[in-house]
Amino acid sequence: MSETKHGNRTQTAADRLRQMIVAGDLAPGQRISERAIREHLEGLSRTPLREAFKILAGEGLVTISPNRGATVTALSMADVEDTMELLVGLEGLAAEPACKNILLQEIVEIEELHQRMVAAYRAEELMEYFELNQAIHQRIVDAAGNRALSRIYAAECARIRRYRFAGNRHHERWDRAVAEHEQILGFLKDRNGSLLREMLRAHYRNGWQVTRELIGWEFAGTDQEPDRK
Amino acid sequence: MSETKHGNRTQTAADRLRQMIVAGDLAPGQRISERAIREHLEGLSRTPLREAFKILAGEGLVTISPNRGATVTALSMADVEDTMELLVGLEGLAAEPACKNILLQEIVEIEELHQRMVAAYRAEELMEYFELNQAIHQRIVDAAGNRALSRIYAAECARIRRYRFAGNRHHERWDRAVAEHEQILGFLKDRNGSLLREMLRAHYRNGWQVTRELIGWEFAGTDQEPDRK
DNA sequence: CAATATATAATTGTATGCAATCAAGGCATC
DNA sequence: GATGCCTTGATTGCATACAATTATATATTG
Repeated sequence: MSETKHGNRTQTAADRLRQMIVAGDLAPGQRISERAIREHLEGLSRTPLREAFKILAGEGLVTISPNRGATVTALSMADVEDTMELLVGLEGLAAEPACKNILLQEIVEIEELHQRMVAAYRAEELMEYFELNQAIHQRIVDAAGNRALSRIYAAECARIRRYRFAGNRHHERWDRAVAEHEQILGFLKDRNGSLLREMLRAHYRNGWQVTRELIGWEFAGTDQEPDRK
Repeated sequence: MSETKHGNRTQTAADRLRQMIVAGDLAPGQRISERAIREHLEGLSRTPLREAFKILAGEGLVTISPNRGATVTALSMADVEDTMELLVGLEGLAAEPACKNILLQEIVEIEELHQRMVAAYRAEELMEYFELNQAIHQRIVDAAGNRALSRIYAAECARIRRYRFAGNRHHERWDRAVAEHEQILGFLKDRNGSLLREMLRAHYRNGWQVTRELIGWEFAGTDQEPDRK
């Protein structure tokens, strides 16, 4: 079975690289030489790889400097904060239309995600918890039924994912977050848009405050000095 | 003087293509074969052109179908409406921080843009008017001081630019729009965030309502049938 | 004549070679 | 010994050749 089909090497490369960056396998600021990556993603030639770089650059995940190649985009604390503020705002925009438009079926699905998230919380499965948490928020935004909004929200989440995740290692916040999620679901079911918006706002701010302190000192080394060999 | 310097053919191609698409030289849904473009942008080889496609695809300006090449992204009426709604929301998010953070210098600059816009309005210089109008809104958003917000706002504006422009040909809206802009500037100077937000909201909705009707029938042909040869 | 199958042309996806640029180290000079 | 220049190696940008896929036109058959 020759895996050598025509038509998706670029996309595959982009997907794998995105995964690596978003999951944090590649450090921010780190240089990604075509050579190094091709050793990991064997059998890949330069052209699709370079096209993949361009795709990821468009998503803000890598930064390309002319004649100097690609690096994993390193965000400053200010960049991350700006983006968090934007995400809060986007969820706020989604709240009322989501309450108006959401189907019972969708609420059930979100509750299911929530149950799985609680299970992951009990099992202390960090990654799973984080993923489901994000998925729930995305689903709420999606429920607003605005494709442009959903797209932007997803893209911006991906961009700062690793920074938020870095602050997720401490459990103390989790139980409160779970409680907040339950309130959020409650308002969604009651279709109370304005309260949902306020709750999402508070939820985000609470979470980010914890995260910010945890990652604060991490920035000292990673960000100011873009990269070192 | 050989123009054959190394390091920016891809970017140049992307810029020129973007210009063409945003300005409306290429119709939505139209196929962009590598061949055809290379005839216009002479001396360009396939590699940088294809990389430019990927960049523009990331910006949502072109759509790439595997093994079938690139087309100018054709948005449905629903897509444009979603995006307009998002833009309203983003301006709303910007309003209060903008009032808080804007410098007098920046207000002066925006007023200058406004004066130039009024002049273009009087001279009935369609394009100039439209450009300045957009620039003013961008500057207000920028004044909020959130880079992520500014970036998204600019990108989404570009994505639907040609659709909004299509409805800009009728003058009857212009005088009202100018008046609204003056109110907007007033609230900005007064640093009245909530009124600014409401005004921006109303301004957008008024403008879009006119535009929507004007472009309504244009969609019948362009959109439902993506392209035909 | 319609419909399908097949061959052929056109177009896109990928690999690779060459040119230009950048980075590092050695050498000469002060 | 330090500093600046030049050479050399590595890396990126671009052009082009080749492979795979899709579209088109023709022929064949019912």
